[in-house]
Amino acid sequence: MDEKDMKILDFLITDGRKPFTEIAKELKTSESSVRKRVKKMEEEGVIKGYSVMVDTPKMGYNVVAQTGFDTNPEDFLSVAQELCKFEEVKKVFTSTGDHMIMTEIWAKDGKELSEIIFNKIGKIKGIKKVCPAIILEQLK
Amino acid sequence: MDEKDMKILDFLITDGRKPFTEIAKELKTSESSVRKRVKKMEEEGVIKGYSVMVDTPKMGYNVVAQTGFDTNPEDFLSVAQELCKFEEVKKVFTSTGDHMIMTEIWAKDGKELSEIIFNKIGKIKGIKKVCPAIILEQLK
DNA sequence: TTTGAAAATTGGCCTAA
DNA sequence: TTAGGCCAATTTTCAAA
Repeated sequence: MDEKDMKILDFLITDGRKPFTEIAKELKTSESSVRKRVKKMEEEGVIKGYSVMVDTPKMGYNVVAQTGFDTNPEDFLSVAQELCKFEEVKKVFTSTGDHMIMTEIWAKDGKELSEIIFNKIGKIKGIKKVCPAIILEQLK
Repeated sequence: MDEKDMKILDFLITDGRKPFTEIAKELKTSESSVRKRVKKMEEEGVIKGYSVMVDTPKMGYNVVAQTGFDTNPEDFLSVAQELCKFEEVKKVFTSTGDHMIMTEIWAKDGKELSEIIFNKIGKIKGIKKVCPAIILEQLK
């Protein structure tokens, strides 16, 4: 991870499909240099993968909720692992702050979010409190 | 946005660099069909862009904090817009829940996070409270 | 949807630091 | 040993019919 690697990552963060040839041109280096650095970062795990950024409302997911979970200390890890298994739960973090477990849940509407939280996730043993915060707008 | 578009998005969410030819093969359709659908989704804004998923600690960012901000109602929008201008602030949302503004801030260590919050962001007019929650581990 | 040309990727092999 | 350069084969992209 040197300055050049960082610059390559900057380009890929902005446009993950940008061809290596173009990155090379902008960095005034060769395509093979860029390619070999990217491959190395992939192998080292600096680059975990590539993805597409979607507009959730346009995909039909009108309700995206950052949802915190409180648990008993002894259930903490199992709850986090169970949460990962739900398709609707797109991200799972452990975190300091108000809630030890933070998630991001996608739902078509409020009704569906409510069903996911109460009927599906709610069945996980050990959850003491659920705190959903609906994202209104992503500015950045 | 039909079933086929959704399947294409599923593939691209998992691997944003997956060639259209491969997606076409798995969906048993033609490459041009896939490409035209993707282009349409890009134009419609369903696809907002592509990105690389990085391992922040391996990049040298050892402290990633989901940070909430409280403001006076009249300063809410200007604070959110100012936050967007900081390079260290990678994401900005408006949200229901405990804090109207939620951000994600990347820092090399706790010292840097503290500097960002107090010396840089702290200067924004209208912020009443800052609530950083450091991400410990991303499970999904 | 098919087709063909242009561009990008991939792998191997080489040199230099 | 490691990063980068070069070349050739393959694959992917892209626009026109």
